[in-house]
Amino acid sequence: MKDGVYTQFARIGKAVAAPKRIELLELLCQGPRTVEALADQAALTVANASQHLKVLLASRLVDAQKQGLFVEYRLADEGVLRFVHAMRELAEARFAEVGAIMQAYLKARGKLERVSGEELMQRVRKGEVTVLDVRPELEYRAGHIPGARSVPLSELKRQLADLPKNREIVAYCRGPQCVMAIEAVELLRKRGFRAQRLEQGVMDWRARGWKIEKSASED
Amino acid sequence: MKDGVYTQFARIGKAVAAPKRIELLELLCQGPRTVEALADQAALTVANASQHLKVLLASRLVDAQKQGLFVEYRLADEGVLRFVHAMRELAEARFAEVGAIMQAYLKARGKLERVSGEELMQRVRKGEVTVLDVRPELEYRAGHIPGARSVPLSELKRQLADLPKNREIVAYCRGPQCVMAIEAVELLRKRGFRAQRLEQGVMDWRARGWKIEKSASED
DNA sequence: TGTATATTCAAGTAGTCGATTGAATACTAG
DNA sequence: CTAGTATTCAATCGACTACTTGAATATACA
Repeated sequence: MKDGVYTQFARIGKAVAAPKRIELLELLCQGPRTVEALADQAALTVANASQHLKVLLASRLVDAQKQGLFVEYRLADEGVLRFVHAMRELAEARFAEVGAIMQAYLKARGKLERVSGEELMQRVRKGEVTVLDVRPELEYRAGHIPGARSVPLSELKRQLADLPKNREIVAYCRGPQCVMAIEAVELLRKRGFRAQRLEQGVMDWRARGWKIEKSASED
Repeated sequence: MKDGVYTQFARIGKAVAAPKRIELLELLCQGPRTVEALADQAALTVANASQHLKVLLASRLVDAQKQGLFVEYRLADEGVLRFVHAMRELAEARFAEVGAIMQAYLKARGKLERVSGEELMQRVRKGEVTVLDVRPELEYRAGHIPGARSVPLSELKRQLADLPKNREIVAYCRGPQCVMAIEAVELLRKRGFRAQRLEQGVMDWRARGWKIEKSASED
C-alpha cells in the first residue's frame, strides 16, 4: 500500500523531471495555449510537444479541451500554479547557478532596477504610474494585473507616442525568466521615458493571491 | 540561457521522480537519519539507498554530515519540507487514487475519528488530553509536538498501565501515510481507552509553522 | 464531397536510470 | 597494526525516456 502511494506521488515528480515540460508548464501558467503555440514558444517540434503534453495530462497537472480545430491546454487548477511557483522558489534558493545566470544577464543589460509588487500596487492606487503588460495580447486577455495596459513588445515602438513622458512606467511580462520586460524597459529608457521593470510576472502575481483582471472578450 | 535555467529546475524534478526517493525524503522530514536506518525503513539495500541519497544530495535537497562511523543525512532546510508538503497536497488533490487507498484502509480499520491540529492544541492547553507520539524514540527526540509523550508503538503494550483510563488520548505518528497511530489507537480502544488519531503527523505540523519541541539529549 | 490544417499515434534510436553485485574507502576499537 | 563496520564506488543489465520521422485522425471550409 505504502509503495502505491509513493508511486502516485512520483507521477508528479516525473512530470516535472524534464526541462522542456517545466518550460511548457510555465508557459501554461500564463494562460491556455494550443499545442502549436506551445511548441513554438518552447522550441519543440509539434509532435514532441504533444508528447510532453500527454505526460503532463497523464499526471493531471494540465487539462486539454478541444476547441474546433485546435486543442487548448491549460493548468488543471490554481494548485498547480502554486506548486510550480514553490518549485521555482526552491530551485532559486538552492542553486546559485539559476540566480547567477539571471544576475549575469541582468548586469550585462545594465542593472535595471526592479520594482516589487506591494510597492507597485500602492503607486498604482495613487495613480502615480502607468503599468504596461508587454506580453502578446492573447496572454494579456487571459489575465493581467489590474490597471495594466496591453502593449505587446512587438507593438511598443509604434505606441511610444501614446505613452506619458513625465509619468513613471512599470513594465512586466511572464516572470523573472522572461526577458520581454527587460527589453521593453531598455527601449523606453533609450527614448527618454522613466521606465522600470516589475520584479514579478503574472505567474508570481497570481501565486501570491493578488487579483487578476480578465478581459471580457473570448472564451 | 533559458534552457540552462529550466535544466536547473528539472534537477529538483528528477530528484522527486522516483517513489523511493520521495519515501526517503519523507523519512528525512521527520529528522536526520543514517544511511542504514533509511535503507531499512524504506526497504532498500544499503547500496541502493546510498545511490538515491547521492541523487538527493546532488539536487541539494538534503545535506550529509559524517558523524564518526556513520553518515547522517538531513533535509537541506525547511524550504524543502515545505516543498515536499506542497507536493503531497497536490498529489492528494489530483489523484483520487491516493485518497482512495488511504480511505479504504481507514474504513477497513473502522473509521477512526480524526482530530485536527487546532482542536488538539486547544484541548492540550486546557489539559484535557494526553498526547502520544508513537514513533520510534529516536524520531521523538529529533522533534515532537509540544507536550507530547513518547510511547513508541513497540512499547505501547508495556506502558498501557501508565496511561490514564478516563482521560482522552490522542496519538500521532509521521503523517497521513503512516499507520502507526492507527494501530496504536486500535490497541488502546481494545483495552478500553478513549483514544483518537491526530490527522497530521509531525511533518504537517512543522509545515504549518506550529511549534516543535526538541529533546535536549543527543546532537 | 475533397482538401487543408491541427493534433495525435506508432515505430525506431540513442541515451539515461534503477537495481544488483562485489570491491574499495574511511573510520573505530582493540 | 589488524579486524570490523558503515558507506561509497564501479560495472552490469534490463527498463524507461526524449526526440525524430512518417502515417493516421479529426475537424473546418470550399
